[in-house]
Amino acid sequence: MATGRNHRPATRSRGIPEATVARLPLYLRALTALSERSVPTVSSEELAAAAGVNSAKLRKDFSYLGSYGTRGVGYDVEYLVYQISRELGLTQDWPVVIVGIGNLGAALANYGGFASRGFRVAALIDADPSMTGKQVAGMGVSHVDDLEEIIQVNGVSIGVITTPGGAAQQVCDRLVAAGVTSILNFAPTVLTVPEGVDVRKVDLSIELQILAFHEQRKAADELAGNGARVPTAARRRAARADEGPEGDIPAVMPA
Amino acid sequence: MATGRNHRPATRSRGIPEATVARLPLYLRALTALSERSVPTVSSEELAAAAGVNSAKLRKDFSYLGSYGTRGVGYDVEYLVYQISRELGLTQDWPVVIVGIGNLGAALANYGGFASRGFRVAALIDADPSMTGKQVAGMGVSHVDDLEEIIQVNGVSIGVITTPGGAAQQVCDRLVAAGVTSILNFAPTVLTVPEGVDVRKVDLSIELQILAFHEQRKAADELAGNGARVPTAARRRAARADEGPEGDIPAVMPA
DNA sequence: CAATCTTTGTGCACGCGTTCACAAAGGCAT
DNA sequence: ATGCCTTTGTGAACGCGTGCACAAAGATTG
Repeated sequence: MATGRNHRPATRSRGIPEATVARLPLYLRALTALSERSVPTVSSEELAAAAGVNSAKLRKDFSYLGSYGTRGVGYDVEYLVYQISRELGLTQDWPVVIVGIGNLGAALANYGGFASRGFRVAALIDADPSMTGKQVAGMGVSHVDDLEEIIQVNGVSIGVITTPGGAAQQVCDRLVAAGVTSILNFAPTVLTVPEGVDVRKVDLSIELQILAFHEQRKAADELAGNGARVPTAARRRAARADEGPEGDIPAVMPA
Repeated sequence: MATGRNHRPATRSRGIPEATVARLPLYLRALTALSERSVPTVSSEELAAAAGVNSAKLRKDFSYLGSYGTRGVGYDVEYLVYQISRELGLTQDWPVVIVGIGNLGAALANYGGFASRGFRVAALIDADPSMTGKQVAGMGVSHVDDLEEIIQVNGVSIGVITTPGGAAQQVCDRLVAAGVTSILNFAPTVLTVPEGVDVRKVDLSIELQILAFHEQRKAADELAGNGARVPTAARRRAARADEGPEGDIPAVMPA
């Protein structure tokens, strides 16, 4: 390698698949752990195992960032940590606001992993006047009336919504109007946002329902005689669930 | 969709695509809202709008469940609520345990949406002896020593892990050994589980990093002169970020 | 310097998921 | 009953993501 950096950006920053972007934080976490153990280099096979993915996938993912590996050796851990951090935008500081300081909002405010990597809680905001000024995670709670000013003064572009579902869209609209262009939504609501604003949602109840679906399927399989796969609590449930997924009558029939 | 292991022959779940399963809870939520407003029928177009998806996708999703619509009219709301609930396994009760009663675990225990739909918190478990017996969300905290017994007595097949990252795999192993076959993981760790166990992960820091990536890209676009799309805080950030994504020197160079 | 060994980077094929577009089906008015 | 109008259900095309398998590249050894 003659020069360490002679790649043209034309093909690069535009072409990273979304699926790859979603895995970069995973790689970064594994690499950080290696870095803390002062491991100098790592092969795609090892790193893939640590991140829980296929090694070919990992190599292809890295290939979108550039050719940062050395054949016959592997990847330089420190260098890769830096490259991925830079690609993810973690070399700069991202102030975020959390709106809705209930149980969940307070828990997130206290969450250490928040500040660890480029993210900084700029403000906690709540609509309840009795919350205003209270200390949560060593920080005063602001009233939602000041939302716009807080966003603008701090240059916040990422907002976290932990309000009840009913208030989420309203809060979202205000955040967006004030200049926020990325939203992490914990409220059980489908948010509507203008073009150019990114929303990611975290929904406990959806996750549980997906698990329940698979759990039910497993239980049905057990009942069907495909027993002895894993000694499970599901088997107990299966025995208890008399109505199979196909065996009962709808409570309500269509007209 | 996240198992810790490479091989994933699963996903042939009785013919319903995984992507569809993941959307069913969304439809169910929208339908429940309609049901509460006593709306008798709904078209795929309306429901799709409420759920934030494409109407053709919604119709195809429903087609995997059967032909529950009426051409020229739409879908019977109550009937569909029942069918989806049944498909997701929500007509039965799912006891869950939450392991790790810190800020997040306590917040989840208090979360109303938990019990709302088929899920019931059977126990709160923590490793800290000083937590044992304390009341959280109107429920006593159990010690982790009793984990296996709690799982078995209550027939728990779904576990929620809200421990620190370091303890997650250990807790996971014990849950699985005791019979749990579905795990919702909030700890920032890649869990390794045996075949037949489902893991879904919720990772705040990963979500934020993905948002940061897109945010950085937007800021770069703004700098490049594609201004005037949305009046954003990102523009302020873009102006402030002197080093563009291509313009600085790595802190660490490879050997 | 040449041979060997390790590991990357990627061409290729395959399968899943999404979307379009439309025929079939049912309701409704006349 | 007949024709019109609405909406479903789905065939087909397309694009994305994944994983295999291998050639190229560099390190290493004698």
